[in-house]
Parts: sequence; structure tokens; C-alpha cells
Amino acid sequence: MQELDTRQRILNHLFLDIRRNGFQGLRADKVLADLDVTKGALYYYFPNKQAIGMAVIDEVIRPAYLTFFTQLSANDDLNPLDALQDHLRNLSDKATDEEIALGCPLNNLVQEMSPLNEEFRLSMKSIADTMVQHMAVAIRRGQEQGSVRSDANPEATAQFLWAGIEGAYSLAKVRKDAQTFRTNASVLIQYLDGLRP
Amino acid sequence: MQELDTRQRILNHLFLDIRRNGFQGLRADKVLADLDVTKGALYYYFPNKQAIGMAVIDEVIRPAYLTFFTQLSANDDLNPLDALQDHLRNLSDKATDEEIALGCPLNNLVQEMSPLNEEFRLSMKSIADTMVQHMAVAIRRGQEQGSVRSDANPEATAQFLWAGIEGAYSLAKVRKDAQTFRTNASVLIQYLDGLRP
DNA sequence: TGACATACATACCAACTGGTATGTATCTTT
DNA sequence: AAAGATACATACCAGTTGGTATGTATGTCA
Repeated sequence: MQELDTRQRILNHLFLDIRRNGFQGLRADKVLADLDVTKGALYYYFPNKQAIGMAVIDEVIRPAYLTFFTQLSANDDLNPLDALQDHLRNLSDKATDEEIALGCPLNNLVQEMSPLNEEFRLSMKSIADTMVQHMAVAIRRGQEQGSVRSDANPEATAQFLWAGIEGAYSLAKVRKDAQTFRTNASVLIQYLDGLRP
Repeated sequence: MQELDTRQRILNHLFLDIRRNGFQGLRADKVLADLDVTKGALYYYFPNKQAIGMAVIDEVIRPAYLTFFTQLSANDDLNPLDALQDHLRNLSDKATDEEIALGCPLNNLVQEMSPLNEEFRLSMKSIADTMVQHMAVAIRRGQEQGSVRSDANPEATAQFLWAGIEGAYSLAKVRKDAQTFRTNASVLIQYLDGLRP
């Protein structure tokens, strides 16, 4: 009954190694050495490197990113601007120089692998699209409920917010500086205030 | 007298290969096969792979990115908001699905290599910092000249614009869709209008 | 309790990759 | 024109990497 446990342990370490070294920089042997697992176990659970990447994207990254945004669009009582501002404040509070230096796991993989691996790209695109869509739905409902200015374009605004967050991770990453992320988050929070009626 | 020509040809192809495959995915042999140059030439001009990366960053990427921003802060007569909006429109016009799918060369390398190679990171950080600084200088001058609202924070605004552009490239890249970039650019253009007094 | 599936462990390998050692044609300088 | 520097070309190599073939201990079910 070690099955799920072992697979999960391997998967978590693969995720961490990919986050630091990229998918092309992933060295399965090194990951296995850190755990005390052998190649037999790895190739028992994952038929090849492609499957490793897909498992990390679909089983680790996807749920981690969609939790908040699913709730955002599901909850009718939420003021979307308040919720998004709270989210940005949470991200700001969580940000440390070390975490920020590793970058956003989704954005890392998008930049590295989108042009190289269509299966990866499509799965990552669906994560990004879902995030944007949930935000757009929440913004539109906010407009109907009167908590968001009616002249805002929900889809364009949602895209803009996604880009603002990922861009903030990017600048903060190259600077290795969590404060840069926080500064950007606070400008985004201000921008969201500008969307109130 | 083939010297500069050959080095430049190799460097340009290295840049293109890195843009598509990443630095870790760079395969010197394949690049050399496309040109008709041999390993002798490559290692004559570049002592090792690290030097290749540094040359691409410093000689190809840096000048390509700094041209506009240097002019932006150098020219006293420019309205910074007009100039930035023009720049965004230029980027929008230039964007094709194929180009966008390859992503922003600077952002690509930042995401892949920042945590792995401190020499790369520092050089890329200086490019990003310089871009932001030039924007901040131009915005501050705009405030002094009355073309930018005085309550804007020039440094934070400049960071926000950088992040907005790079984030737009990122979402458009995973979507393989230039229109996404244009939509984001137009929201940024709108945001810049909001900074007018 | 025997047969089969599960969950790994071990040993091995072919292909690739960055890098080097050496050779050589051409150009420059004295 | 002799000597050295420049600008490559060719051949070769050691280490690494993803992947496989095979072995085996343990659990499960008839």
C-alpha cells in the first residue's frame, strides 16, 4: 500500500526539480538519489519523460492554480474586486526572496516548453485560459451586481490581471527580490480600486 | 577579413536557436550544421557554452531592448505617455502568431536561467533594471513638465508597465495568439491614458 | 498454497554533447 | 620571404542521459 505514497513523493520531487532546473534540465537520476528510490520505481510509475512533464502539469500545477479561481467564480456572494485584492495580498505576504527567485512554476514551464512541446502547451494553455475565464466570469457578475464599473471589458481586464501578476513574478525573479513583487501587486490593487463604480 | 562576419552569423543563429530551444536546449552541432561552419570556428570565437550565453545576452538581446528606452529618457521634448503608447502600438503591429509563439527572448531566458546561472541573471537584471529606470526617469520628467499626473509613483509605475508587457507576452505565448498580446497592449494604453493629468 | 500481479531494484547501453587536440590555409608583419 | 598570428577544419573522446531488460520480494486472490 506504498503505491500512492511513493508515486506522490517522486512526483513532488520532480516538480521541485523542474521548477529549479526546467524540464530540459530535469535530471531524473539526481532526483532519485535525493529520495531513496531507484530508476525501477520511476519508470514503473511514469513510462517516459513526457509523462513526467504531463503528470507535473496536470496533477501538481493545475490544482494548485485553479483552487482560488474556481472559488472566485463559483461564489455568488463574493465581491470580485475585494476577492482579487485579497488574493494579491496573500501572494504578497507569501513572497520571500528565495521563493520569488524560483519564479512562478506555471510561467517557468510556459516560457521554456510552449514552443517545444505541443502537448505541454495545450495543457498549460487550458490552465491559463481557465484562470482568465473564472476571473472574467466573476468580473461580469460584479458588473451585474453593481460592484464593478460597467464600462470595463471583463475578458480584457481578466487577461490584463493575469499578465500583471505573471509579469510581476518575472521582474521579481530576475531581481531575486520579493519587494519588487509586492510593489507590483500594490499597483494592481490600486488598479482594481479604479474598477469600482 | 571574414572575421566579424562569421562571428556575427554564428551569434545570430545561436540567438535564434536559444530563443526556440532555450539555453539548456541549445545544440551547438545543429546550429553549425545549418550554417556551413564547423566546431573549430565556434570554439575559436566562443571558448565555451557560458560565453555563448553571455554573448547572446550582451551583444544581441541588450542592444535590441535598450534602444527604445534609452531614447525615451534621453529626449527632453518627448511626452513619455505618448511615446510609451506609440511603442505599445508598434509592438502590437509587429506581433504575429509565429513570433509571439516564440516569446520575448529576454523573458524566455529570465525564466529559464535566472536560478541556474548567476552571471546570466546579473546581466539580464541589468537589462531589465535599465529599461525600468529609463521609463521611471521619463515619467518623472513628464510630471515636472505637467504631462503626467503628479500622484503617480514613477518607479512603481515603470515596474508595472514592464510587468504588463512581459506578462502579455507570456499569456500570448502559451495561447500562440498575437491577438491576446494586442488586447493586453490596448488595456495598457488605456492605463497610460489614466495617468494623464 | 500455488499462481499471478504489484512494486520496485540492479545492471546495462546506445546516443548524444560539450569540449579538446591537432592540422592547415591564409593573412600580416618585419 | 621567413615567422608568426589568424581563422578556421577534422577527428576524436569522456561523461552524461533517457531508457530498457531482467531479477525479485511482497501482497492478493482463487
